[in-house]
Amino acid sequence: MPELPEVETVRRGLVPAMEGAHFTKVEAHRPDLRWPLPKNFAGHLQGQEVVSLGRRGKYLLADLSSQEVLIMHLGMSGTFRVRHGCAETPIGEFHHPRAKPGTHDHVVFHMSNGATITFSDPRRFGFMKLIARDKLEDEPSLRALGPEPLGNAFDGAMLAQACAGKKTSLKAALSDQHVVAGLGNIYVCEALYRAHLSPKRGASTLATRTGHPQPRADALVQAIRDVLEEALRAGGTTLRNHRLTDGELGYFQHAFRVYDREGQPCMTPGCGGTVRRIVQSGRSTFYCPQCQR
DNA sequence: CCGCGGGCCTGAGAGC
DNA sequence: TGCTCTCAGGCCCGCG
Repeated sequence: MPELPEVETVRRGLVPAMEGAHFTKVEAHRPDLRWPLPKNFAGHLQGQEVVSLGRRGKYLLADLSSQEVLIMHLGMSGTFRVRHGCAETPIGEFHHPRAKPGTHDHVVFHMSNGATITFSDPRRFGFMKLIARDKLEDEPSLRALGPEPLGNAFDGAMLAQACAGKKTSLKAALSDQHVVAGLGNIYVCEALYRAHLSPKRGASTLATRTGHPQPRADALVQAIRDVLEEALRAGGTTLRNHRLTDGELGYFQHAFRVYDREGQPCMTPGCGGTVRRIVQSGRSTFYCPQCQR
């Protein structure tokens, strides 16, 4: 599932094909993804240059020469492929590697540097949206976004503050993009596991006393940073080795310590617990009741 | 205002 | 083998 490390890996894969190039032709094979595409989406993009390709949380943001921003979201199953000459590189083959090629290719960018970029998304939870750059702050999905978990501003005090007064579980709080931007179900489970904190713990219990050191929140922030950075390194390594071309996910999925390991022994040295699966807010949570408190 | 749960959407995999 | 059913989860929105 595309969470921050996957979206960032996709961004890095797209940069050489997009930055500094302009759209020579754009194909929209259907009028909508999750939502209707902007009116005259294809025609409007043609001729514009991608000045830079950034990311905020799970959103890709292409800064265009028209003073607009192309917002792209991968949803659950969105992937890009980049073709340059004969070689085609999948960038972020997350979920449906064996799906019939072509059937869910909804948007194709032809770039002035010769690259062809294809956006494929079987479940169409992803979307693309155009917005004026000076209106970016008004964009509801971006405006209220929490801090970047790998940014300098994100620390234990900030996380504890964001969780203070919340009535919900720590799992739900970390999944809330307003608390911290970019975590999804998998990395929330993994981070809580590494920090030895129970997903069922009340979010407000993260804080100890305001204005005092926050050991639990600090440990959680460190765990979040660690797991995201490891996943990012794995994504990069996989891309460099071109191991994605066999359609195998690679990335980080083989390094999960708790996600999707129901019934298997806890990997924490000396713990001896068994990984359990519970459902929170309609989503699977994997955790070790023994060492996560 | 906040938290929860339903809906969106398709493919994979289990079970009969 | 083929059908049906459940599950996967990011995000929005409606309800209480």
